[in-house]
Amino acid sequence: MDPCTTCVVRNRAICSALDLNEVAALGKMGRHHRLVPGQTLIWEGEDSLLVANVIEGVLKLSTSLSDGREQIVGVVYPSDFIGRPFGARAQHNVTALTEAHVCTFSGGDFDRFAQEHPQLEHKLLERTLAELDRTRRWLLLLGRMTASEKLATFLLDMSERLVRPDCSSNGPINAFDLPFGRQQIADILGLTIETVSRRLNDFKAEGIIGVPSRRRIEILDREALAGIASSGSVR
Amino acid sequence: MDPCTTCVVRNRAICSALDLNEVAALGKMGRHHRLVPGQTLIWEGEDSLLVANVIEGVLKLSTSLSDGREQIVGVVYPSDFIGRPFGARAQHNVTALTEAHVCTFSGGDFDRFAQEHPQLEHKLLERTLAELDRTRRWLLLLGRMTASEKLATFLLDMSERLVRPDCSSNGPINAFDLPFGRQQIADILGLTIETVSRRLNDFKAEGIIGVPSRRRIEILDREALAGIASSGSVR
DNA sequence: CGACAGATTGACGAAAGTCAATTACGGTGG
DNA sequence: CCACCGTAATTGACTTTCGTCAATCTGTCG
Repeated sequence: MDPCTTCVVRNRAICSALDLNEVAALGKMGRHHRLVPGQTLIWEGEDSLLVANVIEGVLKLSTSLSDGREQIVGVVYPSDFIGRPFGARAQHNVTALTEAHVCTFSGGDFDRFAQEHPQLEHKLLERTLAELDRTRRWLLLLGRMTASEKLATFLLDMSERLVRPDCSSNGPINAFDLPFGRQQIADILGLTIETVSRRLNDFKAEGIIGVPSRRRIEILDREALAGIASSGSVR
Repeated sequence: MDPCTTCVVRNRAICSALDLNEVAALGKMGRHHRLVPGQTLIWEGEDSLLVANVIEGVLKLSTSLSDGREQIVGVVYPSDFIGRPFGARAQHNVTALTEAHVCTFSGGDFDRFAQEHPQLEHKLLERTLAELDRTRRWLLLLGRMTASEKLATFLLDMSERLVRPDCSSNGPINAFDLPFGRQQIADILGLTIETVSRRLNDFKAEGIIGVPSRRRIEILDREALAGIASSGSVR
């Protein structure tokens, strides 16, 4: 039976551009994979290869310098698309941060299918444009913000993006578990683990956030956090 | 007469996806504009509005924090596409750095036309994917490189991108004029003008580059520059 | 020949990085 | 349920890089 009909991200992933027959055809080319935390799906520099939809879990996109310094260049959630269609080589690693399910396609298969289905390409274009906007905003964070500003912006961003699993409420939430450890937060923000730790504790000391366990964050004073986040990105 | 037939970027811009009739139809919706250096075509936050092809000149995409800190998030050259189709609001300013010619379309007109011409959307998708890759590599630069590494990477990048005007040679070139002043270099690299100046002079002192005039750069030792760019041992 | 913006240089300070302990959490097994 | 272990996180002391502020220089252009 066609697994796509019961796919939890069917209506949110790019597949939502397709009708039942089309999605079945695409589904026939796809393979379902489970990833364990830390498992890498795509390696930087590898000839591309593989694209996928994220069904469940959180994955990071990262690049590094030869001496090991690493920068996380993207984080993807369920319904997001990963990989580089149309034959360029992969520019970054894709690694699972949590247990993850993905639906993979060979690059060539997907490219061909996409060219024949403009609605699919359109969805992919909209997604890519949105991701480009998001990435460019991150340039401002990395290039021009202080450590405290970075962290505040990051926490607010997380409080808005992590809502997805339970679609019950649709505003930002004030308590959540990060899918990242301290080192990964550092790799997202272009900081060291020590600086992340120190600034986080400053926020805690000021009563702006609570950190009841390693990965849990409670936003106690959203106003204050927004104030720090920006000496304000103009929006 | 249809101006597109004589357009210098006709074969490189996204228009190259269209046949003669189609390009004429698109051309009818477009308006030609001249920009003077410093002139802003699109403002951050403005409801989108306007998209365009760059015909001549260099433009920057930038965002800033409320206190004036600025980050350049992209630089566009002739044949590049600017603006945000499909109804999101503009996320950054678009400002001419040199005299520039652009061919603008109202967002709505362009969106409608694009939806009816999948080949055009495909070209745009390929461009957007490439730009996303490029932007993500810049995250690594901003988040993890030292000032010297940033500058070396920047100079090498420029030596490869600035070839466009004269298509005579098609490798990197070793002498070129930057379309940027020091402040703009700083805004691209997430540094201050003073740091840019100092590190540039270090390179000069070491005989790696020559700086015969304000905006001119001569790469005298590409090896050394590449060494610094990738995990620089020097300094 | 100035005048002015842009660039350089210098002295200093502060933010973040580095290195090295130390502590706390969370999972495991008794 | 509790003790133990290993990893992750925190904390502290110190260093380095880069930013800040201010003065000076330089080239471009009227």
